[in-house]
Amino acid sequence: MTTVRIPADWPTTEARARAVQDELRTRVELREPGPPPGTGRVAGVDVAYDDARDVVVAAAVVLDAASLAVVEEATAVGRVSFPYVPGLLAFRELPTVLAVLERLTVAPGLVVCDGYGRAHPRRFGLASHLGVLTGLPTIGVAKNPFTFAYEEPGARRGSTSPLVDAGAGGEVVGCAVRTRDGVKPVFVSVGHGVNLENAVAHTLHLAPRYRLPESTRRADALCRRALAEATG
DNA sequence: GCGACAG
DNA sequence: ATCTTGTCGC
Repeated sequence: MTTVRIPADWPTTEARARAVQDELRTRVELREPGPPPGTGRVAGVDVAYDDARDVVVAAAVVLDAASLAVVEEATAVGRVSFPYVPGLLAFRELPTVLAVLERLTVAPGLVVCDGYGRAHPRRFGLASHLGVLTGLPTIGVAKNPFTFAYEEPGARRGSTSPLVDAGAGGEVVGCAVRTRDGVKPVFVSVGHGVNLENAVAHTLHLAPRYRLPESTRRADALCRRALAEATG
């Protein structure tokens, strides 16, 4: 299997990476409604690493949004392009994610990322970054609140509460969303081309039974499986 | 300066 | 992210 090439212009230093974020951030679209939840095709993307062997595998799983049935799956193997630095996750994950999306034969109407979009120190997390680079509508669904604060949502599935940046005058950057009764919420933020209200609606539609969206669960399982095979 | 910090 | 078994509960 061929290994993905890291783009020649990919930033090497943290300072340059932050500058790229500040530059691309102006192209993010936050107010568009995006595709109606429950319609069309939705892709979940995720990445697994073996830092010791310098191997990274990305997976993309396309679901029919109405039935949540799998339409297509793809994987791509690459080399680690950047260390994990809070706030710069996109530079570690996106080269391989972009490659795996190019391998899909059906175009998704929405991409669900494992991480943040607008909920980011510079309001440009990996979901927003992926949206700007591909032009695809994207949302971010993360498992942790990062540096942000939130009030505990109601205990029932469907309850939400704002995710706020206390250090920025309490600016709302996303939403804590309870996808299962009594279970820790997930943290949703706008990526690109989908407003927050619809990002939350997509998340709830995609997670009818488990805490995480089916798109994320399937992509996570696939990239782990593929990493095990690629590694041995 | 120190600690916290998506994955 | 990743290292890792059994175990409590619906």
